[in-house]
Amino acid sequence: MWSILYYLRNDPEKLKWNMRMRGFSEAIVGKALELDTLWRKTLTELNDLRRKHNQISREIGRLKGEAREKKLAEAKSLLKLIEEKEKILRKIEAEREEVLLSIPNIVHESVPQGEDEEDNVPVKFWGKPKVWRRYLDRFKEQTKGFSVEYEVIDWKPIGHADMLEVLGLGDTFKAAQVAGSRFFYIFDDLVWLDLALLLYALDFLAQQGFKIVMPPYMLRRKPYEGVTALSDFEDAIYKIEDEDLYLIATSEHPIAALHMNEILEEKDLPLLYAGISPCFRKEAGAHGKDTKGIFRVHQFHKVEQFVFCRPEESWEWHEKLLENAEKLWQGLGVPYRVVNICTGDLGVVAAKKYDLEAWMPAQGKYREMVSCSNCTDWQSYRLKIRFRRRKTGEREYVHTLNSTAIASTRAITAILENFQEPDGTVVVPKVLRRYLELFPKAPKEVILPKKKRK
RNA sequence: GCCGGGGUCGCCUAGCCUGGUUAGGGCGGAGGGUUGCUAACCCUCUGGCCGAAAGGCCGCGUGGGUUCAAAUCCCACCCCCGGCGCCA
Repeated sequence: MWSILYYLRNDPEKLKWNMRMRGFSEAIVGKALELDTLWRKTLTELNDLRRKHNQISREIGRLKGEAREKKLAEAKSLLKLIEEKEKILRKIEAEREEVLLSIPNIVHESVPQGEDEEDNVPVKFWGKPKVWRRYLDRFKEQTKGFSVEYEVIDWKPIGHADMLEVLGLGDTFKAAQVAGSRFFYIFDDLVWLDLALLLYALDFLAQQGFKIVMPPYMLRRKPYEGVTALSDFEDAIYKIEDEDLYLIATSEHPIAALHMNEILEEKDLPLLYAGISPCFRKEAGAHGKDTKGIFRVHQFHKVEQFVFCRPEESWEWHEKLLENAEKLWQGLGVPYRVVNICTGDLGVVAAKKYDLEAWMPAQGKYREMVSCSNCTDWQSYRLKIRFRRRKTGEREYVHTLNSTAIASTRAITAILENFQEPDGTVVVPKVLRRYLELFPKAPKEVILPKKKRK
């Protein structure tokens, strides 16, 4: 049974607690309960009328003459009642569905309560960040409560946006003219770097037992509604004109939809997928934020982890996906922290979410690189993805989880800032070199600034 | 895009022409029986919803329509297969 409906009928207090935790009004729970009760009552009444009609209808097949005419009239009058009742039921059903689907996922007990990203709770730090002397205070503030080793530097690293200029390998101005702001051209070494990052992540995940997948880059509305909140639609998703098609914001979405309307076998779980795709995002709610460079853009590449598993295993998988992401970022050598996203910043789909945030020396801040969510049965209910219990034959909703492995442009910004030398040279992370070896023109050790190249 | 064939319970398949008892069968799965063990065999169960249960309702790609009654007839859409056209 879908967890939200289960709690609504068996423990509505839990749902009210959830609404309070998330800072929403709990009135909707009462409304849902009321509608569900009314729906069940009305359904019973309708079924009763239908039963009578079915009985008469069956008799008619056996009758002749006057008796038949009489029953025909009876059936017809019954039909009117049924139609009326159906109309009422449909209305209630639509309201009930709307209310039920608007209930956010039930947060895990370990999720901190809070209003916005300020209240996210760091749980782990890794690596030895390079901290510019004048950012020391900021750094201490962000690492409060943890003892994090760091290296003080006396020169100010150049921000990722300006690095595109220094290297001469990106043009966001021309892109803005031809496509709009938040688009970019990148060239040569940065293109190789983008590809190498993706291959690195895919290679790693394939070895971890993930099936690698290139999904459709567009989805119909129906599957899209199953994987995301309607409110996100307007802010994030591009629509194709005059077609029922939407550009994907992440491969999470087509992968979640891959098993739509299916009943999986318990023995086939978990299903592990590593998706690679471009991602298209409107970023409508982000006016003024990160307007320069390639940190927040309308289009980028991403390798994504996605898991369908049994409900009792999903919390283990949540930790495992985070661990995979951490290994990838440790491999790159980028210092990061992991934060436990608070209730106010969680979004309605996830029950719990970790972000992996890379230290950005030029900004003096940790910035999001990876987002790792357990969506429990919130997506699978909407997409009707179930599995059959081997022992009992019962059908239950699977749990779905997703986590970034590497998003190319963000990873590039982290590399440009963290592996920058005082002269503007960028050292290529060692783990990427094997993916660059293949190409004679690709960078191997370093990416040189424009003025140092011939 | 056009023409033809098709979509049935987890999978395969019958039913559709000619509307009307319970959508039948096989496979796979669960439980039980028989058995020295295994195999084989036999029996029961194996879509969703409402209901404490008895039971009832719904369900044959999706949505409409005709009819007292639709898997079955009609319309639209989606998808799959074959042919033609177009195409990186």
